Amino acid sequence: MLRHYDAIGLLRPAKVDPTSSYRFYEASQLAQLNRIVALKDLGFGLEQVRSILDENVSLEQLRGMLTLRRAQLAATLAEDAARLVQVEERLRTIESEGRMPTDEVVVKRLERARVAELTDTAASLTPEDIGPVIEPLCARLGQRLGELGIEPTGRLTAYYEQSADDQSPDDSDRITIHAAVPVAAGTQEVHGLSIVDLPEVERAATIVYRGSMDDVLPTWQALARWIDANGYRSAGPVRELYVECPEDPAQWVTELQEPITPA
Amino acid sequence: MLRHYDAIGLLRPAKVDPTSSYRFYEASQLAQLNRIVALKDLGFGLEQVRSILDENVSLEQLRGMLTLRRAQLAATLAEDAARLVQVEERLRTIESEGRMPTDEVVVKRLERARVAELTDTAASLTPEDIGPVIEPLCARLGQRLGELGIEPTGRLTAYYEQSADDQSPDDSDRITIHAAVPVAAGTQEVHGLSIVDLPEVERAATIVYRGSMDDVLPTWQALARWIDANGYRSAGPVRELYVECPEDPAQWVTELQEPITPA
DNA sequence: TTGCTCCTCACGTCACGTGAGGTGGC
DNA sequence: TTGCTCCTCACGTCACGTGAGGTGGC
Repeated sequence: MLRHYDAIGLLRPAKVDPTSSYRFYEASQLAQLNRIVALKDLGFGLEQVRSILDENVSLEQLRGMLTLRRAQLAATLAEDAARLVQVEERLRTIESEGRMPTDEVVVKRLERARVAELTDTAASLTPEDIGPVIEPLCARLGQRLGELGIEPTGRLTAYYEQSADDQSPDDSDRITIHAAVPVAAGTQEVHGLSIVDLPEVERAATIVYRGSMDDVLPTWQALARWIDANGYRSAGPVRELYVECPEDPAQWVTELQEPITPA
Repeated sequence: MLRHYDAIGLLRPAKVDPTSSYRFYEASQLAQLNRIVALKDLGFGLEQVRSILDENVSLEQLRGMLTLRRAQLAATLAEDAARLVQVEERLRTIESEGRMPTDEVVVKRLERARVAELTDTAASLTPEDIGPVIEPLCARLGQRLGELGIEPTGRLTAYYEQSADDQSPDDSDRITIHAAVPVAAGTQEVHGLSIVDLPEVERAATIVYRGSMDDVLPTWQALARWIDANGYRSAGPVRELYVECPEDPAQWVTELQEPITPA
């Protein structure tokens, strides 16, 4: 460590023997070393430590650095706490099931995206109710895009909202189904297609599902259990990203996405 | 990231175009990528991820890895929490005093050390009571070591214990002063000198003091305030390590050491 | 004379990120 | 023809740790 600080000029020995190149330090340098170590222990890098020691930073800048560090530490702390919960959950799974899950849930950020979409409603979130509605919806969406000459920039996404519309009491517990396809950011409203922005989602629990959408429900339920077991809760409408949709429905690859927030 | 995983053979593209070298992945590889990301997010390194994916680790080993990871995360969390408290304390100091302290307190581990020592008692921990006792004590210790031909392996350390000895009620609130000098680990008991092991101290708050021991009290008090303000409490007898003791007492350099534990 | 401690390079760590310079398909 | 995206090296990151090979003072 002292060799390194000598090499980068952070703490030079008080004396270096010319023939043996031995480094000699004075007791007074111990205080200086302590300042370095104390600042380093706060999590500052050596270059930052150097600026602070050389008094190249004003009190205001110093306060800024400390405030930033505080925010970084708070973020790291939250991440590590979440990691710890996940590790513990895996240990529990090993104890109870004798194996580790291979259907991996990944927490990720979802980018904001401008989409062209069509909507319809269904009675519930079960595949029996969704399927007959979403299939023609997607077909119509694809046709409209073709007619209007709009080029999709990504994969089809479906998302589902609980209608909170009191104007039509009969429909108040129906689900609104959105079939959405990402388009170029500059795309403007056009006749017969809604252009909306899917909001950015800070954290979403995601899982890849492979198979027919008729049998997706257990995977959605597994995702819900994961969210609960790992200290999160649902936070917003769920999405299905159709990654690959070949002829054979059993070969479909879908990413299920559920926005979450720490419970 | 995908280029990196390809380079290290963790996740190879399903197909590579022979002429353009473009990498092509299949949707089914998304599940594999998710497994990698999920394990990586737990804090495992890529080599560990590879072993787990290749099923080169038994369930028992896997449990061991997770248990270790849990311990590491718990340790990291505790360290970062302590760091955060220290950053916040510094921000408070800047607000109230308009500057950052330059007498830096460093938390460090103290190694176990075999020492040769002599003891005496004093009425209190004030320099007026300690000084007249410790000075002759150190002189006698030096003389004994010389007579016995024992070579010190480090610097003189003093440490102080509140006597909890009920056998001599009059002395029960007197301080026991130890003057100790480190010696080779194999040194055995000799006549007229106690050979004892100073215990290892997991965490001690330390500060370097420069000046006569007559004026050390404010620095001890500053250390005590630091300990309190940074979420620790005292945990064991304090020590003074005499780093440099030239003729002029004002030039002495001493490291004050106080064992601590999270409050 | 033999350990012992110190020295100087030089390279490794870890998971990518970042240019520089180049190229195939629309 | 012009962007655009992808490609391949090669080097940087950060604070040291770790040998390899060598040397001065007891």
